[in-house]
Amino acid sequence: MQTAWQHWTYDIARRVSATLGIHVESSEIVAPPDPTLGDFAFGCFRLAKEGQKNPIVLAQEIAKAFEKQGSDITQVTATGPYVNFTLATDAAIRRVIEDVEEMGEEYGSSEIKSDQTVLLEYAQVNTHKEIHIGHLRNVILGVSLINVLKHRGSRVIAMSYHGDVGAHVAKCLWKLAYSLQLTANSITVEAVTGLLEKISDGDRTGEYLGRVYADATRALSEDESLKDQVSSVQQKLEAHDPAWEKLWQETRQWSLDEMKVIFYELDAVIDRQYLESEVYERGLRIADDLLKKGVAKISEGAMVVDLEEKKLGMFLIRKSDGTSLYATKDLALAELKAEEYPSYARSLHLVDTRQAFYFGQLFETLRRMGFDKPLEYVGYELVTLKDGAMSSRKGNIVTYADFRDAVIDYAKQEILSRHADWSEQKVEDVAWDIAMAGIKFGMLKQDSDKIYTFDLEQALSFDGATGPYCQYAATRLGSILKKASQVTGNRLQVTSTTFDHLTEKQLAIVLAKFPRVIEEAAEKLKPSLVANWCFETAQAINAFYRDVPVLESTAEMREARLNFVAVARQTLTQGLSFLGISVPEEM
RNA sequence: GCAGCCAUAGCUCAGCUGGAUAGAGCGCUUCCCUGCGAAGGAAGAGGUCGGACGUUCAAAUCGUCCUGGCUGCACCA
Repeated sequence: MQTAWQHWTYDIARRVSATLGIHVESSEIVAPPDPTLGDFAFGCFRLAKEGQKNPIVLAQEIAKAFEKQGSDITQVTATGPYVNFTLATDAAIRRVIEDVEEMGEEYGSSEIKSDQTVLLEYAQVNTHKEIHIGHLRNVILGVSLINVLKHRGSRVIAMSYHGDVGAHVAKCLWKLAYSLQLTANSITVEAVTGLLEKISDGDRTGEYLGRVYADATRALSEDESLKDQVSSVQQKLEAHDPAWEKLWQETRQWSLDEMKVIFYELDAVIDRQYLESEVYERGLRIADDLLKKGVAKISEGAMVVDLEEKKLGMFLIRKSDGTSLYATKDLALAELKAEEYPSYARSLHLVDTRQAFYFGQLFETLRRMGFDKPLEYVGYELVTLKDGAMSSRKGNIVTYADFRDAVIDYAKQEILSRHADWSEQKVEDVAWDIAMAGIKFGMLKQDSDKIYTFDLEQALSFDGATGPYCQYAATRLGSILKKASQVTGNRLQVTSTTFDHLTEKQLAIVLAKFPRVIEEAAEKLKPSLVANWCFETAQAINAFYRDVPVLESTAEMREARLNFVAVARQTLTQGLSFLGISVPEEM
């Protein structure tokens, strides 16, 4: 069906076209800079140029000839080269209420259910490492992209990919074992059992393994000769040595368990979890095959693909010690995905921009392999700290768990300061919702091609353009509805009364923009557009709350406005849900 | 050196398929709770849209060049 926004812009475009007999597109109908000018505007520049006329005169002619009869337009004025159109308040609000009530959860979804399968790879968190706020941005972005794309009618397969093998794992396990004088060759299954028993339950986490990895990196940078030891550990691992395999599997499980919990916390749905260990052998075969076919060659003992002619440099696909690396596995992963989801229409890779060049190399190499399925790289900028980038070497990594706990603690304090009578459980639950809103909105409101500089103090603010601000606006509307139903208990209906308040019309117009915003967010893969719409809507709701009495108005007006309040609350709640934010009953 | 991204108010950012006086939030200065919840609202100060040139009736927006910052560019992922 045609939404209110579409109706208005198409209708105005058609009626403007009728005045002069010249075609005007609905996309040429825009919003004026100031609502006092009108609700829609048409600039006459193009027509003026084509007809060799003065745009100011043209605007006056259009305004005079415009037929309002039968439209929602109540006023047409020419202001300079623009024709401004004002919507009738009552008609505008009714149309929006009808849309939302009729479409419900489908409001803003695509009319055409495309049914295309979209693969989205995100949450590439490695095992044997801590999960930090850099990963957090990736997961939060991924979740909102999944929500938005699904709403627009795609069948989204959410996939995660985890580096559970490779150099970083070898370094970590090497450090773990060598601290007990266990070497690549001397280690036994029994020794591994003994080693694992020495590690306390509290240390059986990715975070602990991350610290071990950092220690290993430090040791290696101080003593180059240790590199050979790590290399032999990696070779043992790739050869499935029983002792190393046991140590690997056991420690890997700690990481996987931890991830499962965190993904659950963040509402990160994962339909298919890929592990590098599933694909690296296939990757090695692909590398050999590429060498045989002459696509790859040997350079300095390693296997490379020469992409110089595409200005993509040399692409390393197998290390000189024969072991695999990131690229080896990614080649195989692309093939595996295509096997498992043969009819996919798009394959998105949500990875930070530092890897943009690498993905260019990867995709080009896949093409040379004869891989002809579509591939898309979706970049986003990194998360950094005020005093520079996070790195295990500097030891300044802000983990997700620490950050989350800090925000939850702060949310609890805020709740207790205004609801001393709440049960402990209620405080816990609401603090969770508010903290997640703060974290997610904070990361989503700014465009993903902007570096996110993490600032705890700023992240702990719940004032202004924040998730809790948006929740609060929805909660206040909920509070009105709750009070109303205690009195009447009736189902809300549109009555014959007339909406007449300018502030409520402005809220209606913001709500009418929702479908367009979701569409654009899906097209451009920009969840920030949804976040900014939510904030704009919350602001309009707060203005409505300030200016328009609901419970205190006349009986018929009250019923009608309650209806509108329900619609506004539902739409904002839905927008927030795309960001992974839920709205508590009270806060 | 080559490539990518970024540059808008003190700070963090919207706006960018060209159009009407450049918008928010934070911070700052004043106000507003016996009022549908003050996690709110009102008012104010604060800007050569990094610089130059170009395209155009019209440039924060497009193009070229420059400057500054960040990030990549073979055995990390």
